[in-house]
Amino acid sequence: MEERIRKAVSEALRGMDAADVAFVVERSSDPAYGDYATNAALAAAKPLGKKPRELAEQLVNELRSSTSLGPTSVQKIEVAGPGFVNIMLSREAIALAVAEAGAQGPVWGKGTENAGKHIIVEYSNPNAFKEMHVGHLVGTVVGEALARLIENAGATTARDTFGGDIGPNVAKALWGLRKNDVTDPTTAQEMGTAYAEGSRAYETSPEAKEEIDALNQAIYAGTDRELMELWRKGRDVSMEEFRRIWKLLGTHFDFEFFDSDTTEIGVRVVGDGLNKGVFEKSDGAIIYNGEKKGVHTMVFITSHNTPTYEAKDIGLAFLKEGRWPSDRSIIITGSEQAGRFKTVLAALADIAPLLAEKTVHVATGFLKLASGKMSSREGNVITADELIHSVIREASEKNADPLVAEQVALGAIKYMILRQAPGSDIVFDEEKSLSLLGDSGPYLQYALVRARKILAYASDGASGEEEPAEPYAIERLILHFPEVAARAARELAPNLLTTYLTELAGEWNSFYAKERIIDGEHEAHKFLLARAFVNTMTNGLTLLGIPTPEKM
RNA sequence: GCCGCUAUAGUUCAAUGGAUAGAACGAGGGACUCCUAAGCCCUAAAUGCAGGUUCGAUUCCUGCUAGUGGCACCA
Repeated sequence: MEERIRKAVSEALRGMDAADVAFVVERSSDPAYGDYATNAALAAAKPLGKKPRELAEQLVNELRSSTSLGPTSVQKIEVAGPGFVNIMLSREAIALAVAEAGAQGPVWGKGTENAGKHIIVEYSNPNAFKEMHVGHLVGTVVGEALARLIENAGATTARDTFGGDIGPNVAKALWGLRKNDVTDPTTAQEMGTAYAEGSRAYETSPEAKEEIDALNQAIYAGTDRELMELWRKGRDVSMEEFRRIWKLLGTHFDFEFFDSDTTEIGVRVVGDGLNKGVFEKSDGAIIYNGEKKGVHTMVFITSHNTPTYEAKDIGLAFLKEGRWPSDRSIIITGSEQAGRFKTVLAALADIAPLLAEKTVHVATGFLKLASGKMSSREGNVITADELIHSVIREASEKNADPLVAEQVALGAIKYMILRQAPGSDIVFDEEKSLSLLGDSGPYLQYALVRARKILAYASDGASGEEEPAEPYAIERLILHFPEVAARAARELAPNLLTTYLTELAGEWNSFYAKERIIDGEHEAHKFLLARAFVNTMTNGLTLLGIPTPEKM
């Protein structure tokens, strides 16, 4: 519908000599203003040198006779305010959209904007030999939602994650394992402890620092068989743990890339770049001088001849393209890496412009504790697993069924993350814990559960009266779902969908409280409406990766 | 010091340059003999400061203030 209106407005503008004007068609901010509004007349007033309201009147006349709009879909078109054109859909058009929502099931809301596109999404990126902390949790939840939104818009997607399995942090963990005579690590915790010990020793003991640096070199060299055996075992244990958490979160990856996969190609590409003058030597290291492009200068290959994360990122870009050629590559990381990615992408643009051009970096915010920042030194770091289980425990108080408790807890956590615009920090108050009411995941889940219960009664023939002449408010909301999902995908902003679903749940709850559905007036129509709501909410939550419980 | 991000109600968050800035929690009040009260209805409450661009600025630009992240051999 939105598209048809856009087309009609566009045609009308062409007839008014204003074909180039940029305008928007959007959901009206207030139902009193109709279903859709456009600022086209306001936007065209300036270049045409006419008064906005006069233009708006003219536009309204054009639209009234527009064939693109169709004669039966619009009830009212009028000028309002400074020159907005408000469009109110007809009862039939609204009923049609609701009927579609009810009939289409899982397909309701699917788009075609990304049809034929191959898009690879990288996220989560936990490092082996360390535990997955809440920062990775944010990235994982946002990444999964974005991947689903992009798919919903018609793209073929691949998911990949890129984890550190080599470098100084790994050397620290291996040093700690060796010191404790662990040759066969079996738990992630064991590794976390070893890493913490190694880290501490690195800071406090010069001999340990020397040993760890030597270990780091030895891992890159890869010739010490015993060491490499321990390294491989440790990495496997970490990955097993990560896969368990990903599964819990409803994520899986088509590709799991490691630092160690990217070093060779990264070193080679940076070496080529050095010959071409993209990189330069400085104090024995190979650097990219970013100042000319207004980004930070960074080291890509250290003077010890080991690649830094930056060189590995370059290598990864080539590796990904080789494995799964894409039209677009999206990388999701914490916002602290934003500056680093600017340098990496600037360098990549000099080496492989097309590759750089299609790569987008999305920054997610930090999950901060209300009591203060998390730091490993303060000992108040929360792992992803701890957070999830503490919320599950809380949800269990109200839900005897462990499956439901888990679904509610995950819904609450994911909602907390996805309600905000990506990039802004998320404050988690561990005192108040997670809200399970109001503006929360369970609020949406609860609305869905109650509506489903209604449908369970709806099976046998409802009394068949006519639909009411005036549509219920929720009908006008349901019809916008496909547009909202499309926009969330386009703007890589899951929060747009989250906000919409919250409004939708609120509208359903009002409807539910006010209207008698079973054995009420217009029963058949209300059942249809309930089905349309259930489909919209189910599909919407699924796009966000939020579980849809059967009962609560 | 340089570069980036942020500043909206008591609190946590929304709002492609548009109409009366929208929710939730908290506060105060209310309804309910009926489909799940994790719910519904009502009230009070906000754009950091100073300029600029614009018919119109929470949104764009400049300065200030306050936070926060990054800044070459860590990831």
